[in-house]
Amino acid sequence: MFHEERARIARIMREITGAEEVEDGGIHADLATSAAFALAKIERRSPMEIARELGERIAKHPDIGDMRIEVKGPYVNFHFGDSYAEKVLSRAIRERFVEGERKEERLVVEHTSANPNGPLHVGHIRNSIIGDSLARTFRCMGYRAETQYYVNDIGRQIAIVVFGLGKTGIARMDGEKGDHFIARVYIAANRLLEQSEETVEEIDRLMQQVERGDPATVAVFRRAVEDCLAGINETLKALNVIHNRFIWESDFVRNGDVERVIARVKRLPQCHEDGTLYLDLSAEGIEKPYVLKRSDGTTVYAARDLAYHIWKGHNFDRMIDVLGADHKLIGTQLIATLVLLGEVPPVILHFEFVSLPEGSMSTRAGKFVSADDLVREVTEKAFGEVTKRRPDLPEDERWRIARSVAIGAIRYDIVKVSPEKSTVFDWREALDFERQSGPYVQYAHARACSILAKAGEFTPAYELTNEFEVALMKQIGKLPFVMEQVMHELRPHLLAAYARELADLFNTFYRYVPVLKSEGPTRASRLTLVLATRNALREALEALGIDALSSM
RNA sequence: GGGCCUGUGGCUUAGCCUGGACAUAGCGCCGGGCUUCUAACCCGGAUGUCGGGGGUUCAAAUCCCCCCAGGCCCGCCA
Repeated sequence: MFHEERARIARIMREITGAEEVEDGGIHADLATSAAFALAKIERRSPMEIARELGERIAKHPDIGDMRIEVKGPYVNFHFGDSYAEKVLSRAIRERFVEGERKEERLVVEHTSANPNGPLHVGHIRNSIIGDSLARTFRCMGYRAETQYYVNDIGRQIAIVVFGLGKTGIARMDGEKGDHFIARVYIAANRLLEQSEETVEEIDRLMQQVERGDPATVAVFRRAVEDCLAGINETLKALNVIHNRFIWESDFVRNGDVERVIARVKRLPQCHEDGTLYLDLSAEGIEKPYVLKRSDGTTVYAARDLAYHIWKGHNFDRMIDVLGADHKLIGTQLIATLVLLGEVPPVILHFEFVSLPEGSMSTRAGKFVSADDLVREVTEKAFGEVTKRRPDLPEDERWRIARSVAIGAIRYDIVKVSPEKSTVFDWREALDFERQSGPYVQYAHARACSILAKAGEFTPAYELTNEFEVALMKQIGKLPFVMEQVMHELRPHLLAAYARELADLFNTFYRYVPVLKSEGPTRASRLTLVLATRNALREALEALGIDALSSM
C-alpha cells in the first residue's frame, strides 16, 4: 500500500538525514525527496552532488527492498518495485479492502442539527453530506463512529412555530410533509411578529413556560418538533444520511445538566451576573461576552450546548462537530469555556455558506431550495437518462437506479468542493451526470461489475503488462492513504477527487485493455485488477454515501 | 469599524496548513472515436498576469506584510 511505502521511505530518510522529507513524486516518480536542497545549504555543497550521494546511501539501505532509486538533478526519486502490484492487489481483492483491525476509540460526529422549523434546504445538506461522509470514512477504517443530530426543541424559533400554530390558523394539507407544513407556519408567524410587539412578549412567555416544564406547553412544542423532524428524517434517509441518535436539547434542561453546568460556570472568575449571566472570555482572545442566561432567567442555546458537549465528552473519546461558518464565534466560545471547565472540547469542522444566485437563503423569509425539491428534480432527470439507456429494464428497476444515480449526483456535487469555499447553488451543475460527477464514478463501478459477472471463476494473478494496468493499480494502492488523510484533515472532498481519478484510470484501462478476450495469466491478472478496482470504487463510494450500483 | 473565510483559463474547481521538477480536473469551445467487456465512455487541440503590489528564500499558487473584491460573523437568535 502507498501509505506503507511512504512511511518506510520516511523512516529511511529520518535515519539518513534526520528529517522525514518525502513528497509525492508527481509525474516523475511514485515518491520523491528534495532533501538535497536543505542539506546543500548546511553542507555548503551543490544539491546535485548531495542528491547523488544520498541516492547511493538510500539504495544501500537494507529496508529499501526492490524499490528503484533514481537521482535526477537535485531530486531523489523512488519507483515502487515489481512486488508492489501483488502487495496492493492481493490486499484489495479481499472482501473488505481498507478496513484494518477494529479501533476501540469511540467517536461522535454531530452534524446537520438544523432547527426543526422547516425542511432541510440545499445549505443544510452540505452539513449533512460532509458530516455523513466523514463518519462513513471513519467507519470504513474500522472506527466506532456514532452520528448525532442535536435537536433544538426549546429555542425561540420553535416558540415562534408554536405561536404560529395557535394564531395563524394554518392547517396541514393532505399529504403534506410535516417539515414543509411547519415551514409555512413559521413563515406566517414571522410575518405576524413583524407587526406587533405584543406577539414578541407572547413568545417570551411560551419560552418561559416550556423551560419551566409546563406540561401543556411542553406537549405542543414536542408535537411540532416531532412533525417537523419526521419530515427532515425522511429527507435525510433519501439522501443516504444516517443519524444513529437524535439528541433533544430539552433533555439537558429536564435532567438538571444545564443547571449543573451553570453552577460550575458561576464559580469561574470569568463569570458575571448583571441582568444576564455571561462569561467574559477576553483573556482567551474572545471579545464578545458569552451569554448563557437571559435576564428573565431562561437559558439560551449556548448553555444547553455546553451541557450537551460535557455529556458527549464523558461518553465518547473524540467529538467532531460539523457546523456552518456562521457558528465560528460561538464555536470558539464553546471550546474556550469547556477548556476553562476542565472538559474536553470538540473539534469543529466549519463549512462556508451555500447561497442562491439571487442571494442568501432564509427559512424565515421562505427563500430557499428545499432538499426534497432537489432530490425530486434530479431523480426525474436521472429516470429520463436511465430510460434512454436501458429501455429494456422494467420501470421499477429504472426508478431504483434513478434514485441511486440522483443521490450520487447530489452528494458528489456537494462533497467535492472543499468546505472552506462558499458556493452558489446551480441547477445546471446539480443536474449534470458527466465526468466530474457521482454517476461517472458509479458508472465505472457498474462497468467493473459487468466484466466480473461475465468472467466466471478465476485464480488471482499479479502480472501487469502495460502502463494502463500499472497506473490503475497504483491508484488503488492509495485508497487507505487518502482515507487516512480525510480522517486527519477532516476533508472528505479529497475522497471525492480520489474516486474520480480512480474512475478516470479505470475508464482508460477499459478502453484500451481487453479483459474477457485476453487469455491465460494475462486474463487472470486483468480480472484481478478489475476486482480490485471494483472493491476500491465500492469502498470509496460507500464512504461517500453513494450507492455502488452493479448495473445502470 | 473589527474578526474569520475565499479570490487559480469564459464558467466551476484541485493543489495552499507540511514551499521544490512542465499548476489539477470538469463544463463550454474546436477536431476525432460505438462490427471490441454498458459511449453516463475514450482520445487529441486551443485557452492561465495562480486578485494586485511588496517581502522572505537557492526556490513562492503555497510563507509574511499592505491593498482590492466577495461571503460569513460581531443578538438576552441558533
